[in-house]
Amino acid sequence: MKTTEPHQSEHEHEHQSSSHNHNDCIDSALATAETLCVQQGQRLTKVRRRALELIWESHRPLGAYQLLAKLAEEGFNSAPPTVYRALDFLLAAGLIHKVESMNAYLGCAHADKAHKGYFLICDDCHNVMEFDYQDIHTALIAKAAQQGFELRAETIELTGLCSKCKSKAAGAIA
Amino acid sequence: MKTTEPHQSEHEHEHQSSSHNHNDCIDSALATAETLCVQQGQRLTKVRRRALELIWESHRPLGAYQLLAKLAEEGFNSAPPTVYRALDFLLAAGLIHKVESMNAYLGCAHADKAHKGYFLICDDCHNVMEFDYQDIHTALIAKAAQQGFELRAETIELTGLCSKCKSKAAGAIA
DNA sequence: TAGATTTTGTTATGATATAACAAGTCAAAC
DNA sequence: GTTTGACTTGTTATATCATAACAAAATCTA
Ligand SMILES: [Zn+2]
Ligand SMILES: [Zn+2]
Ligand SMILES: [Zn+2]
Ligand SMILES: [Zn+2]
Repeated sequence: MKTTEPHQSEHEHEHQSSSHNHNDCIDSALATAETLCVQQGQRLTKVRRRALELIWESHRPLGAYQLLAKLAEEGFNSAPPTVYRALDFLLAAGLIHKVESMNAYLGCAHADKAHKGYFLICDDCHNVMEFDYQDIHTALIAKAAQQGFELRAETIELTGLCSKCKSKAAGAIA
Repeated sequence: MKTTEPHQSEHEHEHQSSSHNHNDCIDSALATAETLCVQQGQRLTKVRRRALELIWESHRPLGAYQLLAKLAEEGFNSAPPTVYRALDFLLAAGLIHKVESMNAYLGCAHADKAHKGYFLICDDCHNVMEFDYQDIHTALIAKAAQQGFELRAETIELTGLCSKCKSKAAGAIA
């Protein structure tokens, strides 16, 4: 299997990795968001911008009500529509993804490139890694087409044990 | 792309197809369920059995509360734990799948064969087709392993337009 | 600035899922 | 055939996730 997908190596890390400055991720994501919104004539309002930041500041996918609580702490309105509107906006703009199997939301590091969100989710530490995999995408389109099915969206969420948690588990046994 | 997967052609149809007697599906699924439960020393109690039947009788994935309402009509207890316990049992036994992106439950026609549930979901008619695809499964395991990730479960839910709805749409335009 | 459009505030409700503990059922062991 | 223990179900309450509907405010356009 080749692994020459476009932005695969760019963000295939765990957010908690000690070897990366997560602030850089956030800054970069926010800058991209600003640019994209301007390009598309969309308004990245205060609450939308802050929601995006808060999602990025979390090292794990963030639930809507977790995000709402954080926004409320900062003086934003604390009713559910506030957060769901912000999430809807960010999802539509491709700035975040929803992880269906967790009912949680995750910043996308490649918002400027059209792509599907594929995820590796650790059952143990709940870290989520987004990966891109053009071969799978192509194969799925072809497979669907075989059934006369025209593919529009893909929910690909893989769960299991990440390498760190696997090591930890092995250590515990030994 | 080869399509020589084990049970792919066995149930890759829409439930509403006029060319198949859905009662046969239900009877077969229930018989398999009985057998599997006996083999595994599990008890397919009245409510569990009836829940499974009701899920199969629906031509689309059934929500937990829809199922609960049907069970209540038949004199079963009408509190949520009743239905969620039945669903948990059927999921654990591999007799049904949950479609995460719909929060709904679907009978599995291949409960006797270990497999992952991959789904094609029509945005228009909401029919769901389960498919199996060994090539994808193998590729995903390998891809995860590259990241040191040990794969345990896969949520693969593809949405789009089924062939029938595509035809309908084309007809409407012409 | 007037009018249109978009965004936000607010209240209420709908939809999905689980916690906790009591009571009932069943089958093996005695 | 009763006891015992495991499993299953009943019951009440609550947690969690998401949207409807309409009013008010902010922003944009002309
Ligand atoms: Zn992404
Ligand atoms: Zn982990
Ligand atoms: Zn299945
Ligand atoms: Zn359809």
